[in-house]
Amino acid sequence: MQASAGTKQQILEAAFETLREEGFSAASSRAVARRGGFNQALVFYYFGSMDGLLLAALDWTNERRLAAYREVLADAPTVEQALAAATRLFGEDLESGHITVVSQMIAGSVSRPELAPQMLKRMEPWLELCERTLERIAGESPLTAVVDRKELAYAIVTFYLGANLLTHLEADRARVDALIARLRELGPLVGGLLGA
Amino acid sequence: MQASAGTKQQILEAAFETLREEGFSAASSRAVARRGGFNQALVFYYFGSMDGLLLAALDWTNERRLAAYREVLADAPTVEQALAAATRLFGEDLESGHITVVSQMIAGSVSRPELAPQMLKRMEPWLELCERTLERIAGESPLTAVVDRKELAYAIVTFYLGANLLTHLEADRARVDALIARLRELGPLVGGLLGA
Amino acid sequence: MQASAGTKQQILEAAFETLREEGFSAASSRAVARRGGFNQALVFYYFGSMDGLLLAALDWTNERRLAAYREVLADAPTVEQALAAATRLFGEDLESGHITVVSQMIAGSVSRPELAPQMLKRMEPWLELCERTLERIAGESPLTAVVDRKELAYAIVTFYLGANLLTHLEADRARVDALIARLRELGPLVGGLLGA
Amino acid sequence: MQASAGTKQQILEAAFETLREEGFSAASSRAVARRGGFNQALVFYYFGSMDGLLLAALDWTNERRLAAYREVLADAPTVEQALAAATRLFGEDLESGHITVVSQMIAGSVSRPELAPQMLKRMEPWLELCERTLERIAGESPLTAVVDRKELAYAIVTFYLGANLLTHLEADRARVDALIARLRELGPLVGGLLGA
DNA sequence: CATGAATGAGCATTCATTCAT
DNA sequence: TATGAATGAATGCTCATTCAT
Repeated sequence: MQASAGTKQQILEAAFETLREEGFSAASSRAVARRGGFNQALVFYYFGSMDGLLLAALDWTNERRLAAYREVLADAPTVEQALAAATRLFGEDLESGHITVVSQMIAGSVSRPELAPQMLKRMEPWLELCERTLERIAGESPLTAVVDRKELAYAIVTFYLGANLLTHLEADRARVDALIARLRELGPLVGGLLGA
Repeated sequence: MQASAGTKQQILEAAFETLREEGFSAASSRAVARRGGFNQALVFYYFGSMDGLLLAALDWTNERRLAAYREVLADAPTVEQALAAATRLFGEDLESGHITVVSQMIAGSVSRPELAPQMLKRMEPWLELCERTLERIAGESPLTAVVDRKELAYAIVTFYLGANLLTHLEADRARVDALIARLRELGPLVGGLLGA
Repeated sequence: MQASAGTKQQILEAAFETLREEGFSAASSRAVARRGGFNQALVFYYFGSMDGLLLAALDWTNERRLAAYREVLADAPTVEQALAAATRLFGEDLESGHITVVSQMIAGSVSRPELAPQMLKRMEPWLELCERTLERIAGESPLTAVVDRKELAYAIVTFYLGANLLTHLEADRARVDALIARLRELGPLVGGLLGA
Repeated sequence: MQASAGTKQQILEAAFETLREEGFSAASSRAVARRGGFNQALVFYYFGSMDGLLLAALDWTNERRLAAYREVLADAPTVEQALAAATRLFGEDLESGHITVVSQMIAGSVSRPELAPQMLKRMEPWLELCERTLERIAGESPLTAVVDRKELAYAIVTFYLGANLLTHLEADRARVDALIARLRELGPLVGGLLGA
């Protein structure tokens, strides 16, 4: 069981790296096995199918990141602090390739429609976290007065995914980084819109 | 000559539809030919390679949409009107599948890195249009006082792409549509931020 | 007719160059047309088939070279002089690619058996020239006393083809050139064997 | 393990036979698989590429023949005996198709230049064997007095390849066989040239 | 627990060739 | 005389997956 756990984990990480560096449509069982240095058939032994593996790899990174955001946002009492914390984590997501993997899976689920509901399911906790955080730190504010919190949460996630999609296009990440930096600087302004 | 134009156009449209409905990683020459009902070798006869075809299909939709946005935004004197026009066009983009094709190509360029610079090149006119429009209708405003217009343009395109990525995940488009509707309603607020 | 002759000749020469530089199995109608800068269908218009073109290209070079050897050997009264003249021409054949084309066609006729009798037919005049030259300059000699002149002619052509096959393997042609130089130096020895 | 060896060997032999009977430019993975009665994908499973397979097939026959020549020539004390042994083996090479395969690969390496250095590498042991044999049985002789042994070895291999190229052109092998027979008969004469 | 062998379908691309103009 | 359009079959190679061991 622990040997198995070791191999299984190794496959998971190889799949993550393959998705990040070669993208969904090149993430074949062979490509993953090559990267991880193991037998190609193990993918099917442990995960049943390529879809199974890719979803498991997504879950692996997704759960860890969700936990990180939850922890950090729980401790942020003001909008400014939440924004600072979130942009920091977002920088980590760009760095680690987490969001590349997420967006590759979302984009890939056009080609593999069975994946779409799975992806939707995995997006819900993020929306919920977003919403609860807004509720906590922006209970009554100019913006939430006119926009439903659910919608605002959805808009935030939307933006997050768009940024993700753009990053890998650019040789340097200057523009995306600048956008994040600006977002953090804008703390007071956003704070004004969202703050009590 | 007209036969050529006809067939070439037919291939282009079949490629567009394949990208929209089956996604980048299923947009094979065979899939396109099957959809368009023509001989698979014609893809290479007319476009040289699959990359060539997919980029040509993207150009086809991209140029038409860019022209539409340009025309409409040129006529919008105020932020509210520009926002109304843009959200209407955005709804069309969702409907027609234009943005699905765009985001599939962006996502796919992780797997085919040669595509990335091509995609970047095609994104530039959008950023420029965005920027020039901001300049015109929001020459001096609270928001452009603190945020560079280039950055703001980039943020808008970012949001656009994120929305794109999300739409196809959902069986109904309710949430995305709601987001667009809300954006339009928010005209006065955004107008306040951007208006002179 | 002269316009046709021009184009036809152009195709012939493009075929020759393609055979020489890309070899039999890459000498496709497309490759020839690309090299010559003309429409691919012209190959079939003028020569009916690829086999037809390749044989015509072979004939074009073969006839010119045969004429050159005939002229030179007719003037050589002694074995030494004939050998000197022949090795000079042989050097030209290596240089021009003539023998590459010949051997590519011979080798290729394993894959296309219809070509084999055609090649055989084109080899006969060479054997005959060889034989008649031997007859003239080595009417009575130690070697022709024990070896049939037909056989000797065949051996000479055999050697010629072997040399041909080897040349393109080597980055520099040093060894083959040395072999030819040596052959010329050996004039007196060969003269002793073949001379009256 | 034994299944693998079996299948791999079967593929090797099918490749050899395809090269011999259909030639380089018809030796496709499909042609080989058809001949051997196995799945075409196995070629790539076992040999990675067509080049890999063809070189492996060449090695398979080349090594066996080299061993045979080595053994026989080691036992031949005189030029006459060496010549007799070599012409016998050469007859076998013609019979088995070994030399057809060799010359098809050499000729084919014009179209696939990556093969050329590989072929050259495989030719070296033959030159070396030739040279060492000359050294042993013709240490001091009229011919080696005027011709370098390296060159003589090269000339012999050249002749061997030329003969190879010619054989398949002819429906019957009469002329080539006669040449070999004559060579054997010439033992005394050659012995005179090469003998101590 | 893990592997190597095997398969049939699919991939992008190129082939020789035909044909209407 | 020449061309561009078109085709069906073939090319080398990779795919996800199964299975016996």
